[in-house]
This record gives sequence, structure tokens and C-alpha cells, in this order.
Amino acid sequence: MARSPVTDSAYQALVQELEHGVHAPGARLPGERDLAERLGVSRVTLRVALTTLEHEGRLERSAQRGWFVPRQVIGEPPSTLQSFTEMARARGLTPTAAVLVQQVRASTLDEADKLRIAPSAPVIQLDRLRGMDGTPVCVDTIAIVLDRAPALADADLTDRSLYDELERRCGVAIHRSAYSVQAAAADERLARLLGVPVGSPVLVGSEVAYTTDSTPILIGVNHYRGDAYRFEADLYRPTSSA
Amino acid sequence: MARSPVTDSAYQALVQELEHGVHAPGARLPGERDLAERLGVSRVTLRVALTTLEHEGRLERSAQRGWFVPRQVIGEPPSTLQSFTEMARARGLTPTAAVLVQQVRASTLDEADKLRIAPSAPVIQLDRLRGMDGTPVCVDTIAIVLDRAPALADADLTDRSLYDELERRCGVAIHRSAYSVQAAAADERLARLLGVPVGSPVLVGSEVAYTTDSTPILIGVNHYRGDAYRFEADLYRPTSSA
DNA sequence: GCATCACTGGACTAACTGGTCTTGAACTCA
DNA sequence: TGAGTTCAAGACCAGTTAGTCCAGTGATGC
Repeated sequence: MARSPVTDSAYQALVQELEHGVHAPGARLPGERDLAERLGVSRVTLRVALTTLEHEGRLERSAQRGWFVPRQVIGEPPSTLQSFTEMARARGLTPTAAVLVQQVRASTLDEADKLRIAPSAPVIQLDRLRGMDGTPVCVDTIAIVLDRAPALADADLTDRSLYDELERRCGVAIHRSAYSVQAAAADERLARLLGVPVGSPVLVGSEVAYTTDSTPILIGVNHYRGDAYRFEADLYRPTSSA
Repeated sequence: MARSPVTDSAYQALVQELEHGVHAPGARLPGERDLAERLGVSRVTLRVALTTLEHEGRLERSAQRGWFVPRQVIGEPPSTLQSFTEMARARGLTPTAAVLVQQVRASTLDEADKLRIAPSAPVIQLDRLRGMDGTPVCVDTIAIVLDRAPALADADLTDRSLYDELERRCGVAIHRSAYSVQAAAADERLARLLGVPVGSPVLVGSEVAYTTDSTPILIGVNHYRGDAYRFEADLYRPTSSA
């Protein structure tokens, strides 16, 4: 991969050292100046070789600190809020979304409370059947505060990511979601939509999503096929406190 | 807000912990020297990150005493890792735990992988039936790395909090847990233990728990009655910087 | 009430790091 | 010959580190 002969020899020498375990995983390499001298090349040349190794994932750079040998056990997946669409794409599947209901209606007392709006203030009701690669996986029931996302009232949300559209059309970015999940049995309607027997286990996720400034923007309930979805999160234990 | 990469990573790590409620409001953070070591940065760098957080009002400094989390937090309680015992007590119920199985055995390949130990290295297998106020609620199946908690091999864990005993007897504090939940149907054994019909929905939680230094210490699978448990978490959406 | 002592953040230094840029020597090739 | 490329050498910069020393805090024991 290295271009010129000198660069290549430096590259090869480094590969040698790495493969022979001269540098332990996680360890810092000697400074560029030392390395360059030891390999008999200039720093510029050395850096080309190092950069190549970085692109190959065999080294990691950290500015003002040094070059590090990657640990073979890489970090744990952070607990992040992933939209259905992102989740599907991360798995290499095609997300779909069929709109079942999309209308503006008055909010219920409970919704108004959670969304911090006036009771019966208008919300967009959005029910969708979500699928991956054509297989129905989830039924979403969402209520969005109309005032905070007016452009969504009559947008076509078929096969689209709600989070994306929220950001693109309304400039609203979701930052945090209070999520709770529960196991339940599929009722008749749900069973029909998801294509499972009545009484099958489903994972019911309830969410209240907030923007960066902690304004609640939507509440949603997701009914996932029990065998098609797993909810993942990192939980931190508080330090012993009062 | 932090400019340089290392400072920024320290800053982000601290924000993570704060948002996840690792440090309770009003609580003192670990000393700068400890924190710096845990985050893998120097004290000077750490202090830059801490100062940024102070300017943002997310931390308060007190010279010669330490760093404190401001009390005025208004938002919803963050999602924290709560042991079954803590959860029950928070609800004013009495937690119970009947030991079904407690033995040392060789780890499976999968377990060894997740726990970062040698395959067939010894683990403590611990199965318990958890209840609240006498009602069975959950069946726990846990594998603990024997080497990291030897005192637990023959401890009596009836009606006791595993997390507490881990800390008290082994000096091992759980700091983070990678949790995943899904819905399933109760098989015959589970149904009998939980006192529900076969096929009832159960919430299956799988956990890998880590200590402060990111060493995995145990993996556990919890089977909750679907109608008796709800899993709650706050999810954060990664800042759309990258 | 007092002295002690471990620990805390505060402040500062010297050395080192990679990032960037400039200059010039050595070489290749039309 | 002359243009273009490769590489070496060096200087400078801002970020980072390890270390030292200090003064204030708070718990302990007398």
C-alpha cells in the first residue's frame, strides 16, 4: 500500500514489529522522533507509514499524546437512542413504514401532562406498521405536539425515519428519550398486523422524547414482535450516595 | 465545547456519567487524581474538562474539598442500574430470594467470551427465585467469575442483594451493566416457578455487569413476569457532531 | 480543645507529543 | 538541461503529561 521505497521500508519495519508483538495492545509507541531515528527515515516519511497503518486499523493516533496499538477488545457499544430506521440500516436491512393513521386531534389529559401542553391542545396522531425487509416487526403509535412540529401534519412518512423528518422539516433534534419496556400478549389487532398468533409475546416500549432543551416533543408506544426485537441499554450504577 | 481531542473525550465521558446519574445530585465526585486515572488522562487535562463543566453549570467546585454535582436538578430521574433489592425497597416492598442452584462449574465458550476469561474457567452458577412481598416475580440465572468474587461461592444468598454482597464480601462494585431485554413466552419450568400459565409473556433481561475498571464480573439472565415488571431507561441520542 | 495527618483541589514547571510548515538536497525523467 | 518528485532536516506550535509544592479541609485521637 505504501508508495515509495523508503516509505515502504519504514512501513514494513513497523508491520514486523507489530506482528511480532513488540508493542503490547494498548501500549504507546515511542515518539515519532525516536521511531524515525531508529528506522533511519525522516519524520515526514515515518508519518506516511504511520498514517497508512492507521487507515488499516493497526494503529491509533492521539494528537499530542502518541501512537497506540489498538486493544483487541474494543469498546462496548454505548447505550444510544437509535431510531428504527438507523437500527435496521445498522443490520443491513431495509426499513419500511406503512402509515395506518395520520391525523391531527386533541390531546388526552395524560398526553398533555407528559408533553407539558394544555389539555386538548392539538397533536399529530401517527400510527405506523414498521417492517424490516418486508417483514412486519413493530406497530408504532405516536403523538407529536403539533405546535412543535407543524410541518409533520401532512408530510408523507411512508418508509421514512420520523427522527430524520423531524430534524429536516422542523429543525427539531431529539436528544433524550425516557423509555420503558414491558412484555405483554398480542391482542387480536396487533396479532393480525404483526402476523403472529393472538397471545404471542410482544415487547411494548413506551417513550417520551425530548429535544436538546428538555422540551418533550412526542410520546410513542411501540409494539414489537417478541421474537424480532431486543432492547439494549447501558445502565450505570450511581456512586454510593445519600 | 472542549476543543482538543483528549480534553474533549474526558469531557464527554464525564457528561455521560452525569447524564446517566452515576453521580447523585449533591454528591462529591471522586478525587481528581482518581478520576484522571480512570479516564486515562492527566490531571491537567481532566481539570480543563471539569472547568468546562463548571462553566456549564453541571458541576460545582469547592477548593480543597472536591467537585460536586449541583442539587438543583429539575429533570426526570436518570436511568440508573438498580438491583432487584433496591427496586423493591424503593417501592416499599420486601424483596425475597430463594436459592435454586448455587454451584461452581466451568464456563461455557459464550460466557468465557463475554466475561473475558479462559473458556471453562470456573464460574459460580447462581439461580434464584426473586419475589416481592412473597409473590414470585422473577427467576434469575447468574454466572459470576469465581476468581473475581471467590467469597461468593458458598455465601448464603437467600433474601440478600447480590450487588450488596459482592461489594461487602468481595470489594467488587458494579459500575455499569450492558442490559438487553426482550419478550418471550414462559416455558413449563418458568411458568411453574412464577405461577403463571405456560405461554404467558415474560420479560427476559440479559445483563453483563462491569466493575469500575471495565472488567466484566458477571452475566445474568432475568425472567420477569410480564405483568409484574417494567424496565425503564433514559436513552441519549449521540450528539450529531461526527 | 488541640495537634496530627491523610487527603483535597490549586498552581506551576519542564519535558515531551504529534501537527504543520519551510527549506534544501538528491534523485527521476522528459 | 530543467522540471518535478521524494525525502531529510529543522523549526515552531498547541496540547498533553508527570511531577512538585502549596494551603485548606476534615476526620481521628489525645
